[in-house]
Amino acid sequence: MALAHDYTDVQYLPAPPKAADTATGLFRLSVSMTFAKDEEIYGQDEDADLIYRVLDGAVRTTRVMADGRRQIGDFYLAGDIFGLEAGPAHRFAAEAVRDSVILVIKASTLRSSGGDVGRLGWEATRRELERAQEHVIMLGRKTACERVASFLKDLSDKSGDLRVVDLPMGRQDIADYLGLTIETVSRMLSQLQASRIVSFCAIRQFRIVNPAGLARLANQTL
Amino acid sequence: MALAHDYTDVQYLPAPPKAADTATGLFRLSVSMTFAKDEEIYGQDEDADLIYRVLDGAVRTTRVMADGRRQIGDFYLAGDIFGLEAGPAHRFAAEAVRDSVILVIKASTLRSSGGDVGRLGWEATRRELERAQEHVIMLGRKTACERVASFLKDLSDKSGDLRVVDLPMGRQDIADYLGLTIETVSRMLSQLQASRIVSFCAIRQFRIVNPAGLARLANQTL
DNA sequence: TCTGCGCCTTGATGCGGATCAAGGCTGCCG
DNA sequence: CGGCAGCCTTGATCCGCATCAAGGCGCAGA
Repeated sequence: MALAHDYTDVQYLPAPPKAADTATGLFRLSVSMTFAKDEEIYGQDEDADLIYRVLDGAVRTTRVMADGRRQIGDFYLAGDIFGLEAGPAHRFAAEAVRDSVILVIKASTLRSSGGDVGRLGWEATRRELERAQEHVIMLGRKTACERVASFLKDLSDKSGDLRVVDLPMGRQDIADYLGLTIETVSRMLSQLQASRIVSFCAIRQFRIVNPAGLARLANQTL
Repeated sequence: MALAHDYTDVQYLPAPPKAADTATGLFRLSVSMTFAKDEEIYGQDEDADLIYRVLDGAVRTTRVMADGRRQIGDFYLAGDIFGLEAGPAHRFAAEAVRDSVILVIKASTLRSSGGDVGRLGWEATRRELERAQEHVIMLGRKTACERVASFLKDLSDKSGDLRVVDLPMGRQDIADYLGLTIETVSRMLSQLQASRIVSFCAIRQFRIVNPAGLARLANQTL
């Protein structure tokens, strides 16, 4: 990550675009950076001195085993905070899923501040934990079909638009998030479309035709 | 959970036994409770007003799907803190793996206190997150053999004794933690013993014969 | 417009772990 | 000491997903 070459500004920024969460205040004094598709934002084992927020685009956190097996920890879309999934060093790398604009703040600023700001960091960490735990359920006990259905449902729950949902990531990323292969993901998507649960308008955009059916297949426990 | 029937004391307790962590201070004003094997400590969806610490025994957090599939979120041994894996309500239930003594503290006490104490809560949450993320890697991309090897290695890393390690939980609990069946866990344990990696002295106690071999099979990425 | 490449889909086959089934071991209680 | 119940192991078979293989589709650049 080259800190100097592409930062655009250091300033008091206006409130970020999708300010529907509690953490907006944390990012007032921050640097905005742009990353190209597949560019690394930080590496596995790198020092975790910074905390990040997606302004525009999408980010994935990944871990690669010695033999090349890859697991995606999570995806982050506009408004999401990432990078606090660590102790002193990052345990996952972070990469831009597509061209993205990211706000960056020093972690030490956040950690040292008491009261409200510190509590917001804790809240954000707790949300991360909840998502990781849902992910554990998914990978431990759900079938391929249930995983893909859960994934589409989660994505639609996050996106504001109730009609049409965008998939910012490719099939391989979905597979590596769900602990499946690209072929299985593709087959499940075809199957969901064939059974009139969802309908793909484009390769990375779908409508939910039967929300109740999707929820049933997703088999959420909470 | 019956708060009244089995608490033993409300007092300033002496430092807990294995005080090798930073969180000891949090539990000075706490209630000690005992739970029988398989007794519920708190339920899924229950309010998360309390935080817990294992004094003696072992605890599991579980989530059960509508059709009975069960996933164990994590195990907690003497000295471990649990119960902060939640927003307003618990997303997993907690149960005693065997007869256990648990210290309990009001979460609100912890959350409202600023400075050091609040930060310790955050640290504990972050450790939980790290463990959940390792669990995701395991369930998403490791084979049955790698999962069992990782499990035994983790347990031995946690236990002080380098020679002999106790398994506090039964095979079914291990299976539900690793996203496998009891039969597969049993087969992998037999296989590890046959290949002289570990050796079982009793059904729930083993020695690591070949630590390097175990580490290789575990395939840890960090 | 044509061509090539990246990404996706679909089909055929194989394998790892689930499921089904049958005992064995151990500890408890008569 | 014998019988029973819970837990664990082992074997046989099955199935869901991985792997291997072969195109299809769409976009970018000549």
